Amino acid sequence: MSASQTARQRARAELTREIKQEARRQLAHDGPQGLSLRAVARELGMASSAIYRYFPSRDDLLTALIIEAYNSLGERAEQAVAARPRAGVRDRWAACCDAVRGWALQNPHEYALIYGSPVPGYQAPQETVPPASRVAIVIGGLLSESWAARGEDAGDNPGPARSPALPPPLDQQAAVIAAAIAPEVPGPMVARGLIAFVQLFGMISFELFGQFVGGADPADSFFRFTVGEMAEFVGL
Amino acid sequence: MSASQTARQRARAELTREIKQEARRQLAHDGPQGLSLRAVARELGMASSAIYRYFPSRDDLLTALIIEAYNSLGERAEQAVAARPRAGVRDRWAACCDAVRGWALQNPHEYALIYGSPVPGYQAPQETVPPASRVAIVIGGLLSESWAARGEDAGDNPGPARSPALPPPLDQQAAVIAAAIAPEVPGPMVARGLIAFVQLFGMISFELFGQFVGGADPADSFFRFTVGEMAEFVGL
DNA sequence: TGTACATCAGTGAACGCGCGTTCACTGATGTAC
DNA sequence: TGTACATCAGTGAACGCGCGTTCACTGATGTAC
Repeated sequence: MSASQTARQRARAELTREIKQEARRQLAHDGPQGLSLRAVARELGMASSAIYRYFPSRDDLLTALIIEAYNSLGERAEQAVAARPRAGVRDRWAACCDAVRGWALQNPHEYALIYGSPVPGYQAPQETVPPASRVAIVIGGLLSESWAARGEDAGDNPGPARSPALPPPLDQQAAVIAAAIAPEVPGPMVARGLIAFVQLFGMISFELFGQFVGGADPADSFFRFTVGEMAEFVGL
Repeated sequence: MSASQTARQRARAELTREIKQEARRQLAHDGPQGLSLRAVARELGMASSAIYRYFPSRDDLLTALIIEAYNSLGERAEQAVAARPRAGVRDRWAACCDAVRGWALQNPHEYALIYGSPVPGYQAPQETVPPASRVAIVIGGLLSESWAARGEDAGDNPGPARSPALPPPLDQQAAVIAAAIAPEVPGPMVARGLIAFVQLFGMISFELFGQFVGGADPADSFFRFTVGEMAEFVGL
């Protein structure tokens, strides 16, 4: 039964994949706004109306691409950290940053889709939230681990101790973030972790969107340097 | 003669302004990709072909908008700093950051136009470079001033001294940047200044593009905190 | 100050193209007995 | 194992809309004498 079901279902799964793949190709040429169901259908050799058997509208296809992009990126970050269980927190932080940047350089248009300008008229549904959180969760885990291991090398890492207590409402926001992804970690360290997080994506956006041209381009060296500086800044 | 010339010329200048203004309005609804000469003409009550007397193509109109956006932002940053000649460097750094963010919040679509995803198929011409550099020049000036005044409060600002020498090719890139906008300032401080610069725009992009939602949103408090942390980090 | 000519703004029709979505339909695949 | 029926993938035409750009043109504004 499950095998015979699969005859049709497998064809459906396959075509769904092909549609998304072709859509990703179009993203690269025309951006999210240029994503066209008709063009996808044309490229796949089917009637434009047939796409509607797979995605009820253009926006649903866009949502599927966004979720896939977040998951693909999140998975890369998770694997980069998980692959180095014996490495220190700083090394895993660096590996995570490299993984995120590597993914972005390999998939610049999907990066732009999720971290670039919002698509006019498109509202991301709630289902995108969990995939979108995966990288933050990875980094939160590193913060937690680093905090839990404090004292062992406290001399090297005065880190967050330099920061005064957070002003409201940032203190509350940091507490909420900590509760979600880095329990036990004190507010100032969470806030600095958020700064490092913003720095990571800020750098990648600058690099991909061409703001470094004539300055820190190629950006490899600056990226590596900054990742190290941020590790120290956060107190990892 | 110059007054009679102006009769026609003034009309031309006026309409040019109106076209750009209407184009900016459209940017807000449909993004750069949705910018349509026909729609601009329609809204202005003129034939679509008439626009071509003012802008030879859609991309030229886009270029004009980009240059205006960079100039508008750059001017705001310059004024924020110039308006506080007696303030300390840190206060002027903060004023500059506030000005940039304030402009971005007031002009989110123009911000996205210059710091968001690149417009597919559009290549920014060289004329956009000088306007695009204005904020960096302001910040470079603050670095220079701070460095020149070193020693006076050196106790508070170990700053860049903590950083080791820069690895190549970052050392060279930093030297080029320093030569352009912050002469005399040593490489590590330039690199940290660049980090702060990236942080500033990274934060604003996160805020405007919705990445803070559910975390540090509203972002005022986090922004203020980060601007202070960055001042210390750079050693201002 | 007045006239003849050149410049330029703006028109409206046309070219050739694109899009998302709906709908009635054909024909193949899957299911229940 | 075979038949009757339901499900579903895919078609092709249509609706109503949009776009950038070109071109021959009219008529007003500006200039040189």
